[in-house]
Amino acid sequence: MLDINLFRKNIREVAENLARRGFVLDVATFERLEAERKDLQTDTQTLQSRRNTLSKQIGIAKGKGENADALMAEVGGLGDQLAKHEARLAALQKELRAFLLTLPNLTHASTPSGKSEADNLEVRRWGTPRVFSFTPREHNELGEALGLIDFETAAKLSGARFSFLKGGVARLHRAIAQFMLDTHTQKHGYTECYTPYIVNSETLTGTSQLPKFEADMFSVKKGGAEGEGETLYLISTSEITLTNSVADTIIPAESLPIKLTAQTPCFRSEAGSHGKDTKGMIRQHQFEKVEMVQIVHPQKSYEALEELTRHAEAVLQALELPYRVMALCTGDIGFASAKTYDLEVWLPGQNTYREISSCSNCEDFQSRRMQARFRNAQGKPELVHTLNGSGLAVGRTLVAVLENYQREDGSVDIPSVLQPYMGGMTVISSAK
RNA sequence: GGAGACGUGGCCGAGUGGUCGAAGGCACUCCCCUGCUAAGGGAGCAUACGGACAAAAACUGUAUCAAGGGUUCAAAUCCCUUCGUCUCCGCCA
Repeated sequence: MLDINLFRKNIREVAENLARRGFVLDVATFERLEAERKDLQTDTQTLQSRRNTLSKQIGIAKGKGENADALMAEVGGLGDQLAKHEARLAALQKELRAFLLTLPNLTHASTPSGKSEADNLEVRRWGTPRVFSFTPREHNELGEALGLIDFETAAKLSGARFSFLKGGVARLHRAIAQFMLDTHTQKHGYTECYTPYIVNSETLTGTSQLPKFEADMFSVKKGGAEGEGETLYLISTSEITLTNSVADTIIPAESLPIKLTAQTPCFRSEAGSHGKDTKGMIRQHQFEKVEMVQIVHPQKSYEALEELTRHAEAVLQALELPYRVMALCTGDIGFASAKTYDLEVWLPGQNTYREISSCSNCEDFQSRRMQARFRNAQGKPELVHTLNGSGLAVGRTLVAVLENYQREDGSVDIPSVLQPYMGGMTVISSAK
């Protein structure tokens, strides 16, 4: 959520920044709501003040045993008017908040301007794509030929966009996740977390999946599908639970930065992406991800973004998977982010780079929604900055390993750093 | 699932209808005192949103005692609902 004071002081600048995203700010609506709010709030508070004063006088009078009828008559007359004002003010403030909640974050000056994915800026590249002596196959072909990725069974159980892994591939999937967690906890200083997979709507509002992106979420009802209970949601990333862990708290300054990581499933309804990546494991309703979250001092967040991105890169480097780093442009960047780097891994089967991690600095956009603060040098509570990044998407990493490490006979070499997690196995073949 | 207790500021904790935004303590900040180091004295110290101001501070108003609703001229205090915590019982991995 954006700071409402920016709107009061500099709405022009806010509108210009949002326009970089292609977002048209409804200035007229804001100004109408704000003007009405201002008058109404002043009037309401004047009435409240009058009532409070009179009520106090009644108390004093009664304490002395004096007659307070005249005072009570006057304050009684305020009641209706006050109730009306208060109700209207509450409605208005709700409307203003709802308006603010639908606005995306301002983008940082260093985020390149652009309209779409095509305008993203390549920042750097690492590794050289392997030269194959045969035509490399896509992971789904490989997995099915090995008999270790079973999309049919997954479809029978659940429908499209799910996968059922077996044997060496299932184990490789687990090994990848474990390797990532160990890397981040042992080398990068993150605290490993195990978090809920089902959360309430307030939590989702904190990280801004709600109210705007409800269609992307899977929801469940407490008390069963027909239950009367509140609607809860399956997390679409552990950014949600990790970041919201500091919601409504004042963090001691010396505890910053807080660095958290977790491996969780991610559930995405993928509404609006029909026909996109329908083959294979690239776009699934359920996938595992190891997430990194940092809660930092506002002056350190851009430093932290570079660090966090390097942490994600370190995993790709250890796995010896070629990749490139893209600075997302204003037209492609996420709703909550001021600046984002995407890591794109080389997929020889598809002969292209594909997103495998997204590292974002959300500045105070989420912390304002969550009321996550720290005590600054002046002793005053101040909003922290929040960052998150995939470190990495486990399913897509599995895809990348399968495609990059495939042999002509369809078996797959296991990257050396993963072998200890595979009980010393060095290759996955159909025999296993 | 059943029975009961509880939810107050950064923390502990008092407060059952009126001068309570809330005693007291701890922590923290500033000042004073003091050679004996978890010593003493004084002052300050919640948050959010408004108002006014060029702006900040000071000032001032409103709201906030888990959340929401109700009763009342007036609610931390009374009533209802929800959430959470604790204890006991039941069930369960």
